Amino acid sequence: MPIRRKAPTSQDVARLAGVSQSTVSYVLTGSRPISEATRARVEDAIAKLGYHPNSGARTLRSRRSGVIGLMVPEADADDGVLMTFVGTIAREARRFGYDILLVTAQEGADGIRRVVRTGVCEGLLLMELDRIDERVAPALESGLPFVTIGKPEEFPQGSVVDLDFEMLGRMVVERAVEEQCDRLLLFGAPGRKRARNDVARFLAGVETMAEDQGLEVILDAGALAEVPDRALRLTLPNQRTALFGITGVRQVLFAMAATGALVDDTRLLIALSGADLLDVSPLLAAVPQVDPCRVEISELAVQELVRLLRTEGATPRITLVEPRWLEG
Amino acid sequence: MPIRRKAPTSQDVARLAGVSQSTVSYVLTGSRPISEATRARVEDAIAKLGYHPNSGARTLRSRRSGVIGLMVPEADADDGVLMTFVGTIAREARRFGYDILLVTAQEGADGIRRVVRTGVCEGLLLMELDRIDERVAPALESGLPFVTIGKPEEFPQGSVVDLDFEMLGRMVVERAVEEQCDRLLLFGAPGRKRARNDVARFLAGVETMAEDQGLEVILDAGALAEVPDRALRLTLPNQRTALFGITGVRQVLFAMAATGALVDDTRLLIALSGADLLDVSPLLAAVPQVDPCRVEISELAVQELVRLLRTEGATPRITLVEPRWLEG
DNA sequence: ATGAAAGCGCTAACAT
DNA sequence: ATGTTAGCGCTTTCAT
Repeated sequence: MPIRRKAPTSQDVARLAGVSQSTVSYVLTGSRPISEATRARVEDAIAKLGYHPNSGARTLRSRRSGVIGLMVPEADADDGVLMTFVGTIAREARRFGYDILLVTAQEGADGIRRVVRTGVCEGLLLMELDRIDERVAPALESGLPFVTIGKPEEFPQGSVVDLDFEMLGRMVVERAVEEQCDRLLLFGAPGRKRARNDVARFLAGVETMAEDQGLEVILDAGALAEVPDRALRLTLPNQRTALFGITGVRQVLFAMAATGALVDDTRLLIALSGADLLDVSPLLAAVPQVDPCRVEISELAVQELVRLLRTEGATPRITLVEPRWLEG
Repeated sequence: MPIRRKAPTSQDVARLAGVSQSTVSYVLTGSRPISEATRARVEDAIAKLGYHPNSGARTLRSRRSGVIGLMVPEADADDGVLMTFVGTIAREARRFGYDILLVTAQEGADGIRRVVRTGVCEGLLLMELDRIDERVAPALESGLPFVTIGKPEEFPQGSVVDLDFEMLGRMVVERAVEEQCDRLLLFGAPGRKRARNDVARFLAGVETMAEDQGLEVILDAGALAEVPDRALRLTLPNQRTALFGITGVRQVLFAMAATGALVDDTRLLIALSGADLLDVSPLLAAVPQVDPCRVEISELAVQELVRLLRTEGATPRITLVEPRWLEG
C-alpha cells in the first residue's frame, strides 16, 4: 500500500537543522550569504528529509515558476524530426533549471493566453510559425519573453532562432553548379508552401544565386514519388539535374532507390539531412547532405530564452544558424 | 513597449462584481450552489477583466496542479512516431483540463522524484519502459497515480495501456500462413531487444502460433539494409518468406524497393504501420500493414490517468489494445 | 445563498 | 550572519 507521506516543508528542514525557516530559504536561493557551518547543517537536513521546495508556493511568492511553455505544431506525417527539437529543448531547459510545458498549436492564441494569465510559464518557445502567425500577438501582449524557432515575417519584440534558409538556398545552388548540374528541380510543393517563411527565404536565396551562376530553377509541385521520373524527362542529353526539397526528401529518396541509384550522371539528389534518413541505405553515402542543425537550433533557442529571462532589460536578438555540409 | 500589466486576481473580480472574493472562488470551483444572478455578475466581471485563476496559488492551496508529468524516451533515429504519442497525449490531456510537463528519460528516477516532491505533477505518464524499469519505483513511492504506456514486466500498482503485442505476434504468423509463406523472418535484432518487454511478448505470441501452424521462425539480427537479400538466400524454390520487424521497417522497405518490389512470389513484407511509412510509395499498397493504434493508446492512457486522478479509491487497470489490419 | 477569515509553503523586506 | 514577519492568490471551514 503506497502511503502518501506528506512532503516535508522548509519548516521541517529548519527544525531539523536548528535554524529559522527563512535561513533554509536563503540557503536554497543563495540570495544572502550563509556561514559554512549553517549551510552544511541545512543541506544535511535537506538530504535527510529528501526535501524539495514546493513549486506552487515558490511560484506564488516569487512569480517564477521555472516553467517554459513550448508550443509545438501538430505532428504531421513528415515529422520524424519534430521530436528531436522537443527532446533537445527539454534537456537543454533542464540544464538551466527549467521544465517544459507543452502547448499544442491546436490551442492557438488562446493557449498562449491561458498559460500566460495563469502564470504557469515564465517564457515561451514557439515552433513552426507561419509568415504571419496569430500566436505572436498574445505572446507579445503577455509581456513574457519569448523565442520563436522559425523566423516569422514580422518579429517585433521576440527573439528568433532559425536556420539561415537564404544561405541554404545559395549553398544548394552552389553545390549543384559544382557538381556539373545545369538545372535545379525543387520538389515538395514550394509554391503552395509559401505561407511558411522559411520556404520563402530559401527561394530568395536560390533565386539570387541561380541568377548569378546561370542555373535554371524549376519549381515542381507534383507527386513526390514521381519526382525522379520527371527529372529524367526534363534532363537533356549530356546534362544533369539537381534535386532538392525542404520537405519530402524521404519519399523522393525512396522513389529514386527504386529506380536503381540515388545519384547518377543525369541526376543529383541533395538532401536536407535528418533522423528520417539515417541508416536508410548504403546508397545514401553518395548523396550530398546539408545539416539542418536542429540540435544546435534547439539549444540556442533555450539559451536565448534563458538570457531574456535572466538578464534585466535584455533586448531580443535574431540568430541565424549557418547550415553545413555533412561530410562522409 | 510591452507593458506587463499585473494579472487581475479574484479580488479584482469580486470588487467589480460586488461580491466577496470567496464567492468568486465558489463560482469557479462549483463547490457550492450560487444564485443565477450572482453567477452571471461574476462571470461578466471575469470576462471583462480577462481573469484566469493564478495557477501557483491554486496549486498551493488545493494541492492540485492540473499538470501531468510525461516521461519521454530519448528520441533515437527511428522515432518518427514518438511525436504522435506526445502530441496526442497533450491534446487529450487538455480535453480534461490538464497540461503536460515533459520529463526526459535522461533524468531517470531522479526526474520522477523531483516533479513529484515539488508538487508540480498530479500524476505521471511513463513511456517506453524496460522490462524492469528504474522509474517505476519512484513513481510507486510517490503515491501519485501513474500510467505506463508499454507494459513492464512487473507493474504492481500502476495502470498500463499498451498494444497487445502477443496478439500482434499471433496475427503476423496467421497472415504469413494465409499468404502462403513457409517461413517468418523477424528483423530488427529481436534478440538484443529482449530487454524490452513488448518484444518479448511479441515473440511469445509468434512462437505459440507458429508452433500451431507449423511455420518456421527465424530471428535475424543482421544489418537491416541486407534483410531482403538474406531472405532471398534462405528461401527455397517454390517457397515464400514473410518479413516482419517491430522496428526498422523503413530501412527494410527502402532496401526492398531498391531491389524492385516490396512484395513478390518469394517474399512478403508485413509492416507495423506508422507516420514514417505514409505516402512513401505507391508500392506500399501491396504491403499488409498492422495499425499499432498509437493515437488510441495515447488517448486511453490519458483517460485512464484521469480516472485514477478523479475517482476516489480507483484501482489500476491493464488495458491491451488489439492491433488491426489496415485495409486499402 | 453569501461573507469573513485562516492558512497552504514559500521569498524577501525589515529587523538585529 | 541570522531571525522575524508580511504577504503572494487562492480554497475551504466556519459563520450568518
